[in-house]
Amino acid sequence: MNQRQTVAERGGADRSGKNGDGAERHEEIHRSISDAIIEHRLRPGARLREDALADVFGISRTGIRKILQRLALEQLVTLTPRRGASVTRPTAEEAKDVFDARQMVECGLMPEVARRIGDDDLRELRDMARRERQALKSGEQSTAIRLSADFHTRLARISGNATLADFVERLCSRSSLILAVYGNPGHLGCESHDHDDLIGYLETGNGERARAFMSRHLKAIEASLSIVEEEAEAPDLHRIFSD
Amino acid sequence: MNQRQTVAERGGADRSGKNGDGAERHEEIHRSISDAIIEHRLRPGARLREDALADVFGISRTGIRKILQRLALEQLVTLTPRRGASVTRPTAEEAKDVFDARQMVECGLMPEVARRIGDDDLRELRDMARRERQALKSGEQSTAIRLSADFHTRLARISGNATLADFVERLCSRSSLILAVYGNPGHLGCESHDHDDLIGYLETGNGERARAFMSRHLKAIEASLSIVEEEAEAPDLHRIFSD
DNA sequence: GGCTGCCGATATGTATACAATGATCGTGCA
DNA sequence: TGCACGATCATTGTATACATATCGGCAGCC
Repeated sequence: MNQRQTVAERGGADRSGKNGDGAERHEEIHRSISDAIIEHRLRPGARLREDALADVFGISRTGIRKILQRLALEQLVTLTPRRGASVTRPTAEEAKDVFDARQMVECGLMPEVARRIGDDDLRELRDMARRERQALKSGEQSTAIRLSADFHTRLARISGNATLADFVERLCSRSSLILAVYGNPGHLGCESHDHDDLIGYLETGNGERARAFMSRHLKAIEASLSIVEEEAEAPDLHRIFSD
Repeated sequence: MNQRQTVAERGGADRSGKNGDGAERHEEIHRSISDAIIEHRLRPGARLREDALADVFGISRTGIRKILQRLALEQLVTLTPRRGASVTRPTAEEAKDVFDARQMVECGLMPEVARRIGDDDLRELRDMARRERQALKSGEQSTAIRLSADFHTRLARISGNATLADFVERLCSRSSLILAVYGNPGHLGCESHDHDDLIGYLETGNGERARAFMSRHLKAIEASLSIVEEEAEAPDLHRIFSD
């Protein structure tokens, strides 16, 4: 009894077959929006109207609201009462918190990752690093950014601790937002060869080296940002015109 | 308990008067349910029917669903498609992950906490520890459990890193669930004087001592559990009757 | 007598309708 | 001409109605 004839795939996008199971469809939409944010196709501050999204994805506002709420808990979108949803614009303080958290968790995970990493993992990580380099070379910044976040997340998952891996995943998503706001154009977060070097340390089982390298790696990303609190919200006119 | 039947009978007239802002009301309900779970008044596995909750809190199912979803993302309740919501029953693996995560984050936070702690914080922490001891002595287990989780959360928040503090808060909530499933009755997680000792180390600014003590403290809690995977969900009949 | 399959009851999933609120634009007055 | 006030509009918040899947019981059949 697998007939599911009542799912109307309106909106012209029949993606990945006809498996339009509600939950999976929602998952898919969540991922679509999430990816768009992480890849900077939706910039911080962009408004996300429920009607428009409902129209685009061919479901009703009810489902969209559910997804927006989830994105809000993941801190990718900000829900302002009566004003709707918009892509979160991280503050300088949040940026610092996120990178401090990454220092603690990602570095702390490295020894365990080095212990548990297997050949399959190494192969996959190398492939991801390769695709990232390739994307960078061909100027596909969006793809490179997402692959970089995917790389860090995948790494954390090798540790076997799902709770910490989920946390790292969210931190990486938020980092992507931070890059969008405070990053310098043309200078992407991760150096192109860093990830390859990291894989090398992990392959030889040198957890402490990997930890130290990850620490430098993250510090380098953070240092590449120009974090200046832009007071776009309420510009201090007095200060600006005080001369 | 109350005669809360159909508050919105006459439209918005009564709402403008009592300042019953929807968002705050939702927050309140979320907290009510959350507390009930953390305090073990709702045991793992308990079903949470939408209709019943809607009836109890006097709002419609729409609002309840929103809250249940949030609780699900916080991993306090489990949402099974078509089966509804129930209080999460953590697996042994999840329990291990949660305590490993707490080791990494809470211990890692101690030096910074020791650096930033102030007199107000110390006063408040002492008060919390005192109330916890008192609750334990008078047999109010529910209160003691919640106060213990509050203590750890409050501690993390002193670090100034909101992201990590939120994470710790969620880990503590989940720990409370873990205690409900794997804890031994009569032997609560935290020793009654541990928290006071910890405050002592923090007061003298000895971050490393505090970190080491926190590590022992968490290990002690974890050791007090009897983590045996009970396969009540889907007993493996083949394995059981294989002889 | 036990197992299987159907059927009603119950609860959830989804969409839509309506209400309320904040934003925008136009008009009137100083 | 500029500002303030008011009406309209756009958008979200909430509730309810309808569709659909699951669970428990009962009867019929092997």
